[in-house]
Amino acid sequence: MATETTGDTQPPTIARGTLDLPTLTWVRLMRVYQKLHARTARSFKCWNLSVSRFDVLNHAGVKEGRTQQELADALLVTKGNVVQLLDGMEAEGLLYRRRSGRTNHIYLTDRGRELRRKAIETHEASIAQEMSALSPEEQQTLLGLLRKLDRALT
Amino acid sequence: MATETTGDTQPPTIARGTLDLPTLTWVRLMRVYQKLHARTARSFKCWNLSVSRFDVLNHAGVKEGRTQQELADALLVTKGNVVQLLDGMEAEGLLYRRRSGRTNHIYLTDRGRELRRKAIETHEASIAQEMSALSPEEQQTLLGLLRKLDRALT
DNA sequence: CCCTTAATGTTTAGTTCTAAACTAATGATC
DNA sequence: GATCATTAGTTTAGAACTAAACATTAAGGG
Repeated sequence: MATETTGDTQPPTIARGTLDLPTLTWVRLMRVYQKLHARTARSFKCWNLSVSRFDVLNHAGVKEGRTQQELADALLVTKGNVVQLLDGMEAEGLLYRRRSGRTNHIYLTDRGRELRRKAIETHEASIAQEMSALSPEEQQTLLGLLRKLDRALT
Repeated sequence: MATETTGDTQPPTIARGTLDLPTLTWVRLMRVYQKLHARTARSFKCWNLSVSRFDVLNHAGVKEGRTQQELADALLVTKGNVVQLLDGMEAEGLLYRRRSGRTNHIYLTDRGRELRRKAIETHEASIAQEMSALSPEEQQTLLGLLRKLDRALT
């Protein structure tokens, strides 16, 4: 059983060290995101909180009374996902829904607010730690570029 | 049925427009990642290719004969995930494993190489399009900052 | 008022990923 | 070479997400 089972007639390696600049940037962005996301997930584990749930907790706390659709838009996820997240978090007593017509308004409980406060606090500390490889000026530059890119992506 | 069911005694909104610089950068990075990822996924859909599968195809093609563990490390995913991805892609005839002792070496089929070539081509074009809000100089700066951050994250 | 249209939230099926337990091959030490 | 720890890959259960179909409520136009 040699190579005839698949018929690979090309050279085994295609030299492509020549990715263009936008692609290199994209690849690096993916990697940094994945690493930061994984670290954040680990740091939230002790609160029994996923990154997504933290996002919900945070957004719902910035301005209470938001609807589920507003949350979905802000978090860039589907409304079906928001339903699932809220179901779990409501069951844990972090927040509650208040129906008004066909929309639900989301409010945090005291437990939810307290968890949000503590999670934000430790989260900011760990983010600062992870970003400390860049000087404040560099972080400012990075933020500006990302903001520009974000706005251009509708 | 007023607020007594949950006991929210705090003011309904906590003013926190004052996120610090590292956190602002982190938030923006998340958003840009999510948007780029969603767009990439959409553009790969016509090849019947997920972003993860593309990553496998790409990495396996750069240097053929890699082991599954090497792929997992390079892609920052678990080896269990690699098994699932390879199972599907092997069934579709994009690649094949060759056992050697307790390790598997991964090789692309002709079909896999062809798909990789085409996917990279269209992918680079769409990435260039999405990044076009930044000038080449800005992209270079962004790449440099991300690279620095990536290296600092072990 | 009735009908159509749109918007909100829910459900369901399927995909993608992880963590952890498991199997099997390797290697080190005695 | 027998034993014990390590390493590569597999399996499984469950979490997180999406897309699409569904139900319900609201809004507009005749």
